[in-house]
Amino acid sequence: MVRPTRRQQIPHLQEAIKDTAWNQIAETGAATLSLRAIARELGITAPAIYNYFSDRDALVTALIVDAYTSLGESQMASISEMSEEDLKARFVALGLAYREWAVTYPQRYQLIFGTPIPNYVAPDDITFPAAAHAIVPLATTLQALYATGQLHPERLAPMTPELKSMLENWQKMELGADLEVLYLTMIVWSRVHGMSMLEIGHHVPSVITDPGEIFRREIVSMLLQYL
Amino acid sequence: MVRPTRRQQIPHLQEAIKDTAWNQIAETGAATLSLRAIARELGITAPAIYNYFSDRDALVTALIVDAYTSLGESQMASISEMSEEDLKARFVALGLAYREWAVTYPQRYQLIFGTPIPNYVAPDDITFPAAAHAIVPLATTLQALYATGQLHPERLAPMTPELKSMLENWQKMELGADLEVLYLTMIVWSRVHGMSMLEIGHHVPSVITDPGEIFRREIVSMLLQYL
DNA sequence: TGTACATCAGTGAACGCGCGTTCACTGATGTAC
DNA sequence: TGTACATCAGTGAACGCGCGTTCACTGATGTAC
Repeated sequence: MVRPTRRQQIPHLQEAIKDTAWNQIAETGAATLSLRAIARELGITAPAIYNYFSDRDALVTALIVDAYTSLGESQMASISEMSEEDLKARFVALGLAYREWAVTYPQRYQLIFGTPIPNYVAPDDITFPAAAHAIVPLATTLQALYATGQLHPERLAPMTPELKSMLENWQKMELGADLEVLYLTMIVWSRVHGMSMLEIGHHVPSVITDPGEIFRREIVSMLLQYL
Repeated sequence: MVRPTRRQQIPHLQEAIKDTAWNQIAETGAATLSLRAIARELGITAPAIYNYFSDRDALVTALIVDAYTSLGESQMASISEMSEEDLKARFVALGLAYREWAVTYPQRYQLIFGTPIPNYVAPDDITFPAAAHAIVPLATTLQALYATGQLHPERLAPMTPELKSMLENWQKMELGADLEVLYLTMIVWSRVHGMSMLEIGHHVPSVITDPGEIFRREIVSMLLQYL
């Protein structure tokens, strides 16, 4: 017989724990994330957290999954109200939304793509699907561009046999994707990632007061080059 | 009167401390770097370290400077024996050497460009010159390409007034550099950084057994696009 | 309506641990005469 | 060559701290009759 959940002094404590965790990550980084500090801030005792997460690592994993999901949702949202025809506009929107998310939630971006947390190993079987989810909108848009003849991969240098064979292996997992599309997904992602990462890591010279300006040109430059 | 340094049970203890620190960073990441653990591994007591570094932060700063210096030196070394005429070859060599260094010393790369260490603030006045040093070889090569008419910035979309004004501010600090060169330095760096970062963070799909293959094409693609 | 009982979210004490940093010290080494 | 002395790299004990996790518990809540 299933019994309902009972008395909770703080409603939605599970969510409150995660929110507090994000606050702490924003302040001093994920490496110092501490159950005791979270409990302190929530006005509960540390062992209470164990009713919601089996241990510290479980909490971290939940945060990582949430972060990937949030990024994926922001990607979807950025194109959800756009015409399905105007694929180039979708491409641009996805790029801008990606940076926007990274800049808005630098701690989440760092948690996902930054230096791994000491003594924490992300369980790939949970983490991987979530990560894939975040990149899918870009990949599908590129695939659609390819299908409608708007992609010009012939402008790429010819693929070496090694590259081709690696991409073919990848293709077996992503059925229906073309080699050129897989390749470009990787390239576009890495460029978008590179600029975003430099920006949130404060490695862009401070005279560049609006790195978004450079980012937007980089997106346009990809349009010019391949689309 | 200057007295010579005296008895040291371990010769070059300062270097030994840094080496041990790097080993520990390689194992569990910079966030858990511990003076006591370093001392333990060296067979000395923790307070002995204070004879060489004023505190933990000073050690971290030294490591960061060393890392930038090492990256800068590897950049210089990659072109030191090349003809000064063949600037395109230099450009390619710099790109390849950059990734090579990042892949060889992922911990150092993460220390410099990854998530900041909790409770540590890098002193910009020490860190900044070291960082600049690492990028200078690329910037000078691009400037030389520009000076010899081998750069084609006209292929870029026209600059917005905002971008132009930011780059002009930057130009005041880097005397003799052209706007287009500053811009391209930033772009090239971010692309090279993006791919390297994804690779050492294990975010490239594992079917891509040799990410270097993609990296090399990305370098060539820049040659095709701008040179 | 009232009472006995089961549930289980949160408590508080305790565990063993490692950390950075301080401080007075020791004892091997080199120097001065 | 021998002795008294200054140096100072490294020691060992101690400080106060915060951490994750365990465990037996308590007491408010809901359920069964």
